[in-house]
Amino acid sequence: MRRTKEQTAETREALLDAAEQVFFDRGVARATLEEIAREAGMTRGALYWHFTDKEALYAAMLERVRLPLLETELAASDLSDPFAALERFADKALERIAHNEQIWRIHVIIMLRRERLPGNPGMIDIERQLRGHIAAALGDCFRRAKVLGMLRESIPPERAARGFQSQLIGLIYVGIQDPDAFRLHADGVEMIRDLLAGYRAA
Amino acid sequence: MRRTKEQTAETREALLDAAEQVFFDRGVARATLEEIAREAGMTRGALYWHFTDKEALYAAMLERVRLPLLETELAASDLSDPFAALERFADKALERIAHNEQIWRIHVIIMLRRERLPGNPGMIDIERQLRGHIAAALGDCFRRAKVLGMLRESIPPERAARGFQSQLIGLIYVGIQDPDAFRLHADGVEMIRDLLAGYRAA
DNA sequence: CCATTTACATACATTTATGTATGTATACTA
DNA sequence: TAGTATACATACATAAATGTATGTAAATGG
Repeated sequence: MRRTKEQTAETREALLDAAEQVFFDRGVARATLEEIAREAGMTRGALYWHFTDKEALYAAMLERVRLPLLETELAASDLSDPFAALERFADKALERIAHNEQIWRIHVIIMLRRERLPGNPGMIDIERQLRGHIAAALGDCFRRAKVLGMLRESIPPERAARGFQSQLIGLIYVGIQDPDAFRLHADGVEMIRDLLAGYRAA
Repeated sequence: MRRTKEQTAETREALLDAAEQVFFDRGVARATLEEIAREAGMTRGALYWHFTDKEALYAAMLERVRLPLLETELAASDLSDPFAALERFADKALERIAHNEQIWRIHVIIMLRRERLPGNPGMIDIERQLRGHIAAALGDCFRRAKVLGMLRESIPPERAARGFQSQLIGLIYVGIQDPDAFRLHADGVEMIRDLLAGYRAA
């Protein structure tokens, strides 16, 4: 039963959707390829055709959302008001995670449903890569703020960047782990604002 | 080869030590009871004697450090300067994680080597329990600060508590994931200070 | 000092996921 | 339009971990 190219692509997407669902429900380690295939209405044969093994499937699943995630970037162009840019960045990131079902699930999988092991060679550590990328952009932003005299004198821009990023990651971590603790988007933005207010030069 | 009661206790500790090591090295999911037993110089027979299964072993491993972790509490007695108390709290917590090998490993296991699944019944969610406990204490502390007029008017104490805790957790998360990014203890305390400085009333 | 547990080791049965090999209908291509 | 590669399904072989059942030497209690 050979399918058309279009149908093949649909099958692949269905498998990735299924993987997302099963990884979310059962965790990556406990998820079996049989479950994922059935969830997609396929057999393991289809899975092994499209992906070499579970790791490859996982990587492909992340790859599918890597670009959308990267969209949430600091508008490098807007350098006139770094603090406003930072606030918008945090706002967009939190809003995406809180209100986009897929992005939410992916973050849950990454943070809570997956064991991260040191140095899994061959497999791109997408999360760390992304984090480093953002860290660099944040550093630029705070250095710019310093140049503009907007950053409090006692705080080196690198530390501000790390602090900002840690706060954001902590918010996401707690918000994902304890969704009832606070409203990730609405309250999260306020906390970021509190932090930035403290970073601002008087 | 029956052992004396003392030797039995030593065996149990050795098994927990081994579990800690193997969970840390290989992750909880990939760790096999055979590996753990061998690491302790025992066989699976000993493991199944002391613990019913891997979950129970994991729970016992955490239970062993639960009290030491709880020691790091807010000195409820010292209410004269809440901000100083908060700073000391963060300092002690970060210092412990950064410099106590066992505490560090346990945190790595909890945060990076373990899949947390929703509602695993029967198993105490020690992490969440601990977090809630601390959250309450932090809330008290910031409310006290507000009473004393030390908290910036625009920030509700509950939000300050959440923000503080999220920042701390984010620091630990990033510090554990990226040990080379910054010095968890030394730099972390500075970032907490930056945050608290912003929370302080002018 | 003897009977009974205890604290394991050993052996075995079962399950379960994985990877691969093979079969096959059909879309594509020359 | 005939041949070939594709996109799977099916069947099988293997491995690995788990749980349990059984064996046993020695510590403990009376």
